[in-house]
Amino acid sequence: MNYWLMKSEPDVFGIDDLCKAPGKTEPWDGVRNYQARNMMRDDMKKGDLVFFYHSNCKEPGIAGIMKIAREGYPDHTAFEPKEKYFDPKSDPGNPRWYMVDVRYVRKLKRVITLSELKQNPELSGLPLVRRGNRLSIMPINKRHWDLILALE
DNA sequence: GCCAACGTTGGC
DNA sequence: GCCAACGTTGGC
Repeated sequence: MNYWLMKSEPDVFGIDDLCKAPGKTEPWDGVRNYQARNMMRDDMKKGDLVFFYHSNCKEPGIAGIMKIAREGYPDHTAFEPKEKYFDPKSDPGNPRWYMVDVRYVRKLKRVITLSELKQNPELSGLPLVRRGNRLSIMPINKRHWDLILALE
């Protein structure tokens, strides 16, 4: 079992949107970064738990928990010229981009804010709080996962 | 809205 | 392969 964190802008797609989705499950599409792609394609396993992080909003932080419902498969939105994340260089015969399906587990009782996470010295190794980090998907080790949940 | 950090692109 | 220009991310 692995643990992860995935970022999304709540104005675009937040934890409440996932909860309202049919089957409370949605494809995590539109990721166009190779490191993040590799994790979705190769490393995420069905049942892995994921923090849902709200970014680029008034109060950035961890808002809920979801789990991997389907392992990596080609992100077909890359093939559709009308799609926002269309990539003409992704060939259906050899897809460049991958996505996973995520399923809602629960909201946290409150949002655990980025500033809280930054203030906690035990979390200083967390990629999320490191300066200049821009990865939208990152692994979380079990120790950090438990520490963060204990803040709830 | 600003800007630092970082990834990507493309000329050479 | 180098590197400047440009685009994006995302906190503040």
